[in-house]
Amino acid sequence: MAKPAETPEQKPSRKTRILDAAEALFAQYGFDAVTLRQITKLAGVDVALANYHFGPKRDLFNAVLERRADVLNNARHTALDECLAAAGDEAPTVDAIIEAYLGPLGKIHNSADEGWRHYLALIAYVNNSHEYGGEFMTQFFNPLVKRFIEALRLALPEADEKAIYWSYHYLSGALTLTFADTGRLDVLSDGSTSSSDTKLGYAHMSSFVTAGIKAICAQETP
Amino acid sequence: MAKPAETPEQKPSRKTRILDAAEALFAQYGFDAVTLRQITKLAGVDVALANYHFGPKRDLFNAVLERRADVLNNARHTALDECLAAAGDEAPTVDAIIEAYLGPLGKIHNSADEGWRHYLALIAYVNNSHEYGGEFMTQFFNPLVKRFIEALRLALPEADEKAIYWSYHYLSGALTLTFADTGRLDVLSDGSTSSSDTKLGYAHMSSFVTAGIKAICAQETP
DNA sequence: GTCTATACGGCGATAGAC
DNA sequence: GTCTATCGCCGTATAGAC
Repeated sequence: MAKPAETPEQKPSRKTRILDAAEALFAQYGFDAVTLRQITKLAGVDVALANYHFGPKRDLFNAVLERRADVLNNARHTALDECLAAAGDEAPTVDAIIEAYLGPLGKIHNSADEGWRHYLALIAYVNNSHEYGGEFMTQFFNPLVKRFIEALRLALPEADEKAIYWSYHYLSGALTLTFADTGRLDVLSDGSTSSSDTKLGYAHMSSFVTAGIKAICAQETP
Repeated sequence: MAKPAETPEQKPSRKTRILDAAEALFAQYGFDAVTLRQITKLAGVDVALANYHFGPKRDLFNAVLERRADVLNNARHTALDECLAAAGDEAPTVDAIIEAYLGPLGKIHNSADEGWRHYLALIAYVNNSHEYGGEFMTQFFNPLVKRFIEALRLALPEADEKAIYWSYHYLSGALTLTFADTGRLDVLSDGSTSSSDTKLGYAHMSSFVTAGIKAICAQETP
């Protein structure tokens, strides 16, 4: 029997549905709390099919992480390219660099695409975990982040080396908690401020970290 | 038979050892990845003893979280009290408020106490999780955080309400990633910057978030 | 009350038959 | 590709030792 052709208006392939289900569940509950039975049930396939396509559970998790990594990286490399090109022979400004760093993420986060939002929440999970926080983030995002740091060095030639790395750390933390989407802000503010207002969240974040970076990269080493 | 008196130079009680072991393991691997057998093995006690003292696994987790919550909260309330008292009739400065907020944490984090460092890593885990991020953080830290937000309102009477809440969000994210201690910074900087240099990390963090807060609370709503 | 040894029911990932 | 079986480990209950 012929495999059914996958046309745009049809359901995604089973393999894709497994990835989608895994992405959603891992993002919400983490790696260990989620079972293959939950994933395959949500995907509407047999339990064993996950193992058939992806091997052990850990490899499925990696496959989920890898699926969107290139798309994300390319978008952000392009933004940084344009930022540097716009600066021409001059050094780029901190403002422009931060805009290039956060812009593509804000656009994705703000989009209606549920899969991408799950993916960002998963990145938040990974970034804060001991198992993956060092390893995976390095493996997938180091080239991009190193370019970003290099751009900051151009913008702030007098800055202390460590101040730049710590700046990146604080930015990464603020960003990650935004991805995580815990709803904490809504509760804390009694509903007056919504963590799902990503537009405002990214606008403020840009200003916040830009000011923060300028502050600690301009001052004397403490 | 008399319960053995717990003198300083003796081993802690078994109950305490279970809490210590659970704290260390939960902080490193999260709730679901850790088994009661690992915990009790590390504590050097029988499996069933965890259940005897604390009931179900989830309750043990809560007991770990609760154990140090009061101490932490009291230290931070006191710091904020002193900050407000020092300001007298004037409004406190943003710098002083941030110092009061981060100071006690920096001191604890920088101390040699392993248990406290595990606890802070656990807070990082909780703060980023969907299950606990909203609920537990609210339950334990809302009064303190609300006082802190109130102090910021005094310091920045013109500030937009939402800008203050988002400021807290970015601060919380930066702080949380610092607690998490993933070693990412060390790898990224090829060893030139160490995430375990908490002294530098907190000093920079204070300047960073102070500048960030002033920036987004002074400007027009974006 | 504190603690240990053991047992139970259940569900996990995965391999092998089909 | 699919289904079923297996085996191990999980959290927890219990019975009794100290």
